[in-house]
Amino acid sequence: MKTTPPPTRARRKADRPGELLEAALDTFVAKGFSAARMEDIAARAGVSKGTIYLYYPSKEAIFEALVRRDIIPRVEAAEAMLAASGAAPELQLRHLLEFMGKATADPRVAAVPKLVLAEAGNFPEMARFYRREVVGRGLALIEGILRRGMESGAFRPLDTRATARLFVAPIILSALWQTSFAPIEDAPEPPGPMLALHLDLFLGALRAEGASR
Amino acid sequence: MKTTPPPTRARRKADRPGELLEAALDTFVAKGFSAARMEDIAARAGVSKGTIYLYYPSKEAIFEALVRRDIIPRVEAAEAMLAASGAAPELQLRHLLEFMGKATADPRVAAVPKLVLAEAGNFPEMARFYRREVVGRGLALIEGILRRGMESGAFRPLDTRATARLFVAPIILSALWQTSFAPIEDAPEPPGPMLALHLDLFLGALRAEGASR
Amino acid sequence: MKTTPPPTRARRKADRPGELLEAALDTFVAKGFSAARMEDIAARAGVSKGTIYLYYPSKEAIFEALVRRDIIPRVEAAEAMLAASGAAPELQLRHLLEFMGKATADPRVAAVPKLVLAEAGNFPEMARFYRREVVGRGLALIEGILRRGMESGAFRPLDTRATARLFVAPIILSALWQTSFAPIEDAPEPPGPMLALHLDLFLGALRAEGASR
Amino acid sequence: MKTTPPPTRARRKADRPGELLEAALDTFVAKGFSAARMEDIAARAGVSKGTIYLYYPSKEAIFEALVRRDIIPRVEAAEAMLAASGAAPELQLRHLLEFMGKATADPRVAAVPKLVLAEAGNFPEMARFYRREVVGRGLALIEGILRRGMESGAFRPLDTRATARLFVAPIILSALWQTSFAPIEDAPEPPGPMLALHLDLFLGALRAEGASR
DNA sequence: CATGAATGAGTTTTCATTCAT
DNA sequence: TATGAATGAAAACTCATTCAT
Repeated sequence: MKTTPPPTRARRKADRPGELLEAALDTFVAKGFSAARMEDIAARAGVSKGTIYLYYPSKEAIFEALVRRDIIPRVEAAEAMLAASGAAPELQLRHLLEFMGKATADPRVAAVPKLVLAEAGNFPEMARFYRREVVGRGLALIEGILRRGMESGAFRPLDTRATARLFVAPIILSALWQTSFAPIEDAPEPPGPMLALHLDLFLGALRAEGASR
Repeated sequence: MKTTPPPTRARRKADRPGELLEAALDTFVAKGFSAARMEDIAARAGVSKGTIYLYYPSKEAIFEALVRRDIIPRVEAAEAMLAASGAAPELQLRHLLEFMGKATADPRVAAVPKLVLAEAGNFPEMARFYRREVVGRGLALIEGILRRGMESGAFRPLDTRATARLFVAPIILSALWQTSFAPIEDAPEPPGPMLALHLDLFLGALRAEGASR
Repeated sequence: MKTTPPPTRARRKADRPGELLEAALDTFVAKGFSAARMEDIAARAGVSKGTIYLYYPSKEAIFEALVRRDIIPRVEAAEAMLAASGAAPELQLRHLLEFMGKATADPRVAAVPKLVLAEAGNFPEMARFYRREVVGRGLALIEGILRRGMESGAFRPLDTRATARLFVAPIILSALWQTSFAPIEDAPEPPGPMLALHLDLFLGALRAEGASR
Repeated sequence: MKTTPPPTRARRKADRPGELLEAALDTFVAKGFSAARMEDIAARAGVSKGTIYLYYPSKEAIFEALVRRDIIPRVEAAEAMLAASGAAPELQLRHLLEFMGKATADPRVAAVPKLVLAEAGNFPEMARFYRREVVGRGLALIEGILRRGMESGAFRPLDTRATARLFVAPIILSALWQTSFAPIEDAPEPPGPMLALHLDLFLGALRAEGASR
């Protein structure tokens, strides 16, 4: 049954960064960024405070590494998925929403935007990084789909920037809700139905008048 | 020109709580909740640190008082406005969005949801209070309009809870964006166009098939 | 008997900076600059750590204040003394050495150059400040006397810069010795005789050949 | 060109202690004792942190070994040089100053007194060791020369202890200056001219009245 | 009522030293 | 021998809160 090799020194070293990131994410989720103490993170990872600094030079660096490991690859996956797909724009939006919905269903992913929004004021560098690498690329992706849809006549001609933001709004809000209110809620609502409804209404509203379904 | 009476001691005293709230809000907007120092708030209010504690027992209490003074009355105003109005549900939604859009255009109002979000983990009591008194009542209001619209046949029959959330999502997101990303943005986008577009798309999607405008 | 008024709040506040400087100097003398903990200084002054920061923003600032309070006025006093004096250059050197000898007899003054020399590498700003405000002005003073003596024919013509440094070397060394070795010495030597001898030898060597005593 | 044999494991091993001392000295010169990190020393020596502890039990031990290797032999060399020399005392002082001047021209030697000074408070054992083995022996050497000169009638009869200290003062000061102020100086002054002048003035002052040059 | 000096717990970060490999 | 990952004791500095005046 014991499939994991004994944690030799070398093995642990290789795993440390990942373990620390896990611990940090859990701690950030539980307490928020500022309130998460390096000591908490260390304790959760089962190491001492000093050890963290062997791998990451600061708390902000941990957060950035977290975004790089957990969020950006998802953005890239979405980019790749859509680049490879010859699907119709409408279908692409469906896929994208499904993809984002699944991703944000993981509380550890959903927590990230909250952390950024909450701490943007205190850590502008962090905000800038996220704005550029995640928000920027995500919005560009959606605007691309919208533009193609409009050019092909499938979608009504609209302001792509505003429309792209409208597309993501419920997804983001659902993520924020999940990490902020759900924990204090008596009967937290699953985000699925809302997102499904969003897709229906949004696509319906987007479709060009004469276009067939 | 000088219409405000000279701030005599007596006058000032009467307004102290309000002045402190003003100062606190400005400070929270500028720095966020945790990073706002009591001394900053005191300085902005033109009093000493100790004075704050004569009126509010803690930083959290200030925040709660702020929500009570600045946000809840707006919710109540919206409730009253809609209760008194015999307008059609669609028009009511228009009014409501216009009302919320205007409110959140003020950075001092828009900052509040961000503050709640940011500190929900650290101050669950604060989050619970906001969830109940602002979010809960706000959503109830919208669900009421939706329900009436559906009952009258003006709107398609839909899950009112989910639909209400979809209605507010872009408004909330716009408020958060404004306080988190706009300050670091080169050319921050005004929220107006997005909200106008939202209304169009959303109402279009909501309208029952055969219903006339 | 009780001549000092009761230490009212106001009185203490006025005295705090000075008290802190006293405590800091004692601590620096005992442990050196880097090894002196803010907490040590606070404890010696009978206040808490935080209180120090109400008066000085950093450890370096304390040191600078110390130099400004205890050293620079002495430099200025020496400058004034010599500017006012119409004495012959030789006598002026005598006075100056006597003045510096007396000053460095106080271990709390003698400690300062040691602190600067010792920590110059770690705190270059501190070194620069001392170099400019104390060493620079001091050397300029001596060079001035030497120059006048040479111009009047009382002193042999020599490189004033080098000569000025030779004049201070034993004084400085005596100060350093006092704070570094004297504490570990069995029978520390008083600096007086060496300085007296220095004056004799130095002035003798300086005097122009034909000049009368 | 490559005259040093390739650093085979065996060869390197034999030299480890010496290599470590080199690295430590360079690091102490660059950063001072406290600020020198064991890791810096290790890196400069091309070994790992742990290795240092195989040869020296602590940072202080390294410093002591350094003094033993680099300073004490110089003291001994001076002792031997003068013991073997039948030169006149005046010439011996010339030789000694030249010797010390050359030694302290090397920043790696000049740094040592500063290090001792800086850390005398924190490491009294170190100070005691240096006081005894370097300062004590050095002063004894000079006093010996002076005594012989006075006995032979070449020098005026003076307090040998004080005179010996006066002899070294400019040399020590020049060493300290070099490591403390020269790095922050715009145009650092070379110590040569001052030391040459010192010799002239000092010997001139020392010479007995009637003694021929 | 108002002040603001004082407090001291709390947080990040550094680094000499240890020890399993 | 040699390594370098891990430790944990410091230490500077911050700030909500208290309380003597």
